[in-house]
Amino acid sequence: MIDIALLREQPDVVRASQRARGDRVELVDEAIAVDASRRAAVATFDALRNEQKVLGKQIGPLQGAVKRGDTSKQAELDALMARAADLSESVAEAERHMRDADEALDAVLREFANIVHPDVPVGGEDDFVVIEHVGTPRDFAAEGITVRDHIEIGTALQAIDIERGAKVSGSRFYYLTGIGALLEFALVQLALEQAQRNGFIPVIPPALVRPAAMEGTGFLGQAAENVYRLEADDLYLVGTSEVPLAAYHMDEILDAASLPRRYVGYSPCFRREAGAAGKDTRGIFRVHWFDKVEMFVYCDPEEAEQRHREILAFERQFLDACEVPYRVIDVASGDLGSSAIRKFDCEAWIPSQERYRELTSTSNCTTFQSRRLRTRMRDASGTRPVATLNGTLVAITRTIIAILENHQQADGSVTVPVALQPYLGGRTELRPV
RNA sequence: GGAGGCGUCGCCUAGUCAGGUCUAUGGCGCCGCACUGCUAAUGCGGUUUGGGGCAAAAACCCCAUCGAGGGUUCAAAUCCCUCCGCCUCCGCCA
Repeated sequence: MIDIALLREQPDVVRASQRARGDRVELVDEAIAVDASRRAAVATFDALRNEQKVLGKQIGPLQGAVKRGDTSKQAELDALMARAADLSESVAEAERHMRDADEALDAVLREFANIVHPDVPVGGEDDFVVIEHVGTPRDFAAEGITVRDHIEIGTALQAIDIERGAKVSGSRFYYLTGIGALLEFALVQLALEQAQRNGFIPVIPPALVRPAAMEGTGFLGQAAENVYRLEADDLYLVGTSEVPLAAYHMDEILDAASLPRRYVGYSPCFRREAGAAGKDTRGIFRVHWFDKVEMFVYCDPEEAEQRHREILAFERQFLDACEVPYRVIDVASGDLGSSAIRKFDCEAWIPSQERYRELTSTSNCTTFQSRRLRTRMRDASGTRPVATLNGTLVAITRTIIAILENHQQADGSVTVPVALQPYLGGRTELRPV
C-alpha cells in the first residue's frame, strides 16, 4: 500500500509511477476524491459522536438523582433521553457512511502498485538494462563436448527423476534422489553458512499461512492465480518464504536500534504456474514446488537502497561460489512486482538453452508491505513504517540446473564447485551411476 | 474430536457478577525535570496505537481503540451471540 500523504501532497510522483508501470493514471484523481469524501465522513461522525458522549455524561447523574427519589429531575431527564434517542440514529448512520468511505479508500489505495524508483528502466519485460556480466560461458564446441541438458545429466547421475515425479504428483513435479538430494542439502548449508556470516538469522518458517499474511505481502493481488489455497482450512501454501518472513513482525513496532534485522528462511515454495502453460515444460526449471533459501531484511526506509545493493552483493557472492557465468539486470518498470520499487535479477547462463535465465532476484519493497502488515519502527522522532527487502540466496532446482549444465564434462561427469565440496563429503566430481 | 479456563494502553495488574463520576486503576520499565560531589534514592510530570481538525510544524481540541466482528441499549471493558488465539485436562495419533 502506498502512502496516502504522498497521494495528497505529490500526486504527480504517483502519476509518473503509474505511467511507467503501464497502470491507470486516472486512478490518482479517483483516489484523491475518495480520500476527500472519507475525511468529510469522518468529520461528520466525530462531531455527532462527541455530541452523543456529552449528552450521555449528563444523563448518568440525572438518572442517579431520579432513582434516589428526586422526581423534580424527571422532566429534564426525559427531554435528554428523547434527544439522545434521536441522536443515536444519526450517529449510527454517520458511522455507516464513515465505514463505507474507509473501505472505499482502502480499496482504491490497494489498487496502486509501489512507486517506481526513478532509475528503473521504463518499459516491458524486454527493456531491462544489463548491469554487469560475470564469468564467461564455456565454449563447449571447442572442448569437443555436445551439450546435454540437466535432465540428461541428472538422469544419468540418478539425481533427478522426472518421470516418477509426474507419476506420483503430475507434471512439473520431480524427485531428487541420491546425489541430487545431497546436492540440495549441500547448497542449503553453504547458503545458510554464508548468510550467517553476513548477519542473517536462520529461520525455518511455516509454509502454510493464513489469508492475512498472504494478503499483506501482496500476493493475492495480481499474483493470486499462482497461489495454492487450501479451501477446507482457509490457508495458503506460500510461494516463497518471503511471505512468512514478511508477516513475522506483522502488527509489531520494532525498536529502531534493532534494525536492520536480517532473516534467512528455508522453505518449500509452491506455485500454480497458472499463466505459464506450455512454458518451460521440460525438466525442473519451472515446477509447482521447490525449496529455496531466501533473505529478508527489515530496515529504516532511509537505508533501503543501500540494503538492496547489499542483498544483491550477497546473491552474487553465492553465484560466484557456484562458479557459474551470470549477468545482473535492472528489471524494467513494467515487469516489477506490485510491491517493488526496484528489482535486480541475477540470470545464470544455461548452456542447453544458450541464454541467461533468472536464478535469483532481489526486490526493494520500501514501506509497501509494511503498511499493509502494520509493521512499524520507533525512534526518537516517533513511529513510522519500516522498509522491507527480499532476495533469493538459492532456489534449489534452478541452481542445480546451472551447476549440472555448466560443469558437465565430456565423460558425462560433473565437476563440483570448490565451495560446495566440503558439503558433499569432499567430492570433486559427480559420476554417472 | 470432547470438557473447562483465559485474552485490559511495552510487561504485570484493578475494573466485568450489580452498564453511566472509566477521562481504564496501580506497580514495573522507559523519557523529561527537580534535588544531589557522582551513582543510587526521592519528588513532580509524561509514557497504547490509529484517524480527523487547526494553511504547515509545535501546542491544543475531537473521534476511535480493553483479542476480532456483530447485537441489545439513550449509553458497553462491563450484558448477549459468533469467530480467533493461548493455557489445562481427556481421547486419538506420532
